Amino acid sequence: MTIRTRFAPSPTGFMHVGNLRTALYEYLIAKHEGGTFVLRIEDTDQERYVEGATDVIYNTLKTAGLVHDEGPDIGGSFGPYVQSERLGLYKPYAEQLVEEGKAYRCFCTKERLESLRAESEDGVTGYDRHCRDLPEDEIKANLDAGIPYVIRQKMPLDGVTEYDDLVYGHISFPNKDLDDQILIKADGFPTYNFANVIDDHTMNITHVVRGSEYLSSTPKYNLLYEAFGWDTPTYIHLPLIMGKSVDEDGKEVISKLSKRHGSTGFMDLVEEGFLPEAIINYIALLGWAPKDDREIFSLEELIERFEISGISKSPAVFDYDKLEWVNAEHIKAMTQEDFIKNCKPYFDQAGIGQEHYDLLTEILQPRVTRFTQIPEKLQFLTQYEQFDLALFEHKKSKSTQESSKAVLNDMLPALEAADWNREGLTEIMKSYAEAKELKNSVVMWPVRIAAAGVAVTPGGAAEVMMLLGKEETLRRIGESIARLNA
RNA sequence: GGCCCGUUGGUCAAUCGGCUAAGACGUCGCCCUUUCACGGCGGAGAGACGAGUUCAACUCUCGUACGGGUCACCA
Repeated sequence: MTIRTRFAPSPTGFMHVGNLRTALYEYLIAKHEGGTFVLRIEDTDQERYVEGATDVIYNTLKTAGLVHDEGPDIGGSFGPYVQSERLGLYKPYAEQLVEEGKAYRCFCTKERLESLRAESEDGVTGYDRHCRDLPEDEIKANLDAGIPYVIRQKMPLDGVTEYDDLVYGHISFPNKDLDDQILIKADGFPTYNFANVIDDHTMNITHVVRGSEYLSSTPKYNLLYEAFGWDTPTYIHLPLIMGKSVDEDGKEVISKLSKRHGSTGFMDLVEEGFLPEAIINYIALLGWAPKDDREIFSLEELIERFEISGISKSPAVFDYDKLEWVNAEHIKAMTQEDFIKNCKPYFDQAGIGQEHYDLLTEILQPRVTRFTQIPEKLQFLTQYEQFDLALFEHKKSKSTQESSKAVLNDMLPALEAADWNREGLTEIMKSYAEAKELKNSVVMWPVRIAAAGVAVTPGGAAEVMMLLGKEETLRRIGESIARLNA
């Protein structure tokens, strides 16, 4: 039997990394076994509908590279894949259970349910099963009177319901704690749980993969499968992803990942310069570990390596520092072609020509952790302010304003006469240092500072000068000499 | 509150009864060096607590504590 998993998001207009990771694992579990990954949109909540929200789902999956085999946009043999388009499907199943005495119509008003709850000591005690055994004639009278009703399932009053989860192991629940769950709401729509079971079954889903918040409602699902006489799917519950934040007292707290933990939306992270494949790589590691200690993977490699036995039970904290490192590793592993492709918009913006691409790749690739940092790193090319002359002082390089003045005075004519290439420029500085018996850095530091005007640059003096070009470099050095002399 | 689940360094994690408890991120130090990075080397840093089972327990069992989840005509 081939594995079929499904990602069943509700269109809320936002896809945070927790949802994405669920989708990822569903995808990986299916693909590792050559199975099928299905996308189903769960939009039975008319009140929460958000315009354009399904596009967010499509875009996220597409950007992340999680390609579904069946779904609303591409079809498949188990469609439709949008719950609002399958509405007619659910009620007959519920009616069937009513016929068989496994479910019943409940005419209780919301008000009654609320007062029930208010009267209970803990405020959370559920339904009292008031309508569970209504006499036939009363039911008929209520129906004739047009009193709205919901359909509830008759849960067993005693015994236990148990199941085996591939991650959490054997789990058992006392049935008496289970409410007579609502299958069909008063508006005729199915509840999420009910639609979920019907859809998973009719779509032949073999492995139900979802967050651990469903661990305790799974018995209810199983009781439904049982009522219909269907086989239950294999369950794989996933640990939650948590976030770190600071509370009003300045204390660090860890709680379920949400917006207050910064950018947790996949698209937000992409906008901040994180590569989709790096995000995928990182979140794959939140709750799963490979057998060896390798950490950098492409999606294809994840498919190959992913194993359910590697999924952990305890929640994981989302760590931006590690994401950043993973991102940097992906950048470093890029071919020059890919690297340049990602840099191109920023290079164009700074007016940098192709002749510099090789050099820029060399100096930028090892030090960029997100592409969005490039403008800042290249800012010195287009901006040259009246920087603080104290920049010429650098203890480790043994550079002072005095030494800088002397070096620049000598370097200016030498550079004027130079062929403008990297090796040549480096050679000029080095041989000058040697002749004067100075450390290389005593010469290169002031040249770099004078040329760039900032303390930190990608690349050293020669590289900075190459990027700047002869004319601009000499102009800047001249200006610096004038300022040092003043 | 009831029920369910979890708990190895700051974070992610390995360990399936033999532990002198891996590795990674972060952090600190040193080296390399043309600044900053990259890279190399090294340091600090962990089994929530208490009982029990066992020759042996991070690993199994039970309690306690703490954390999380769940108890909707939400999904």
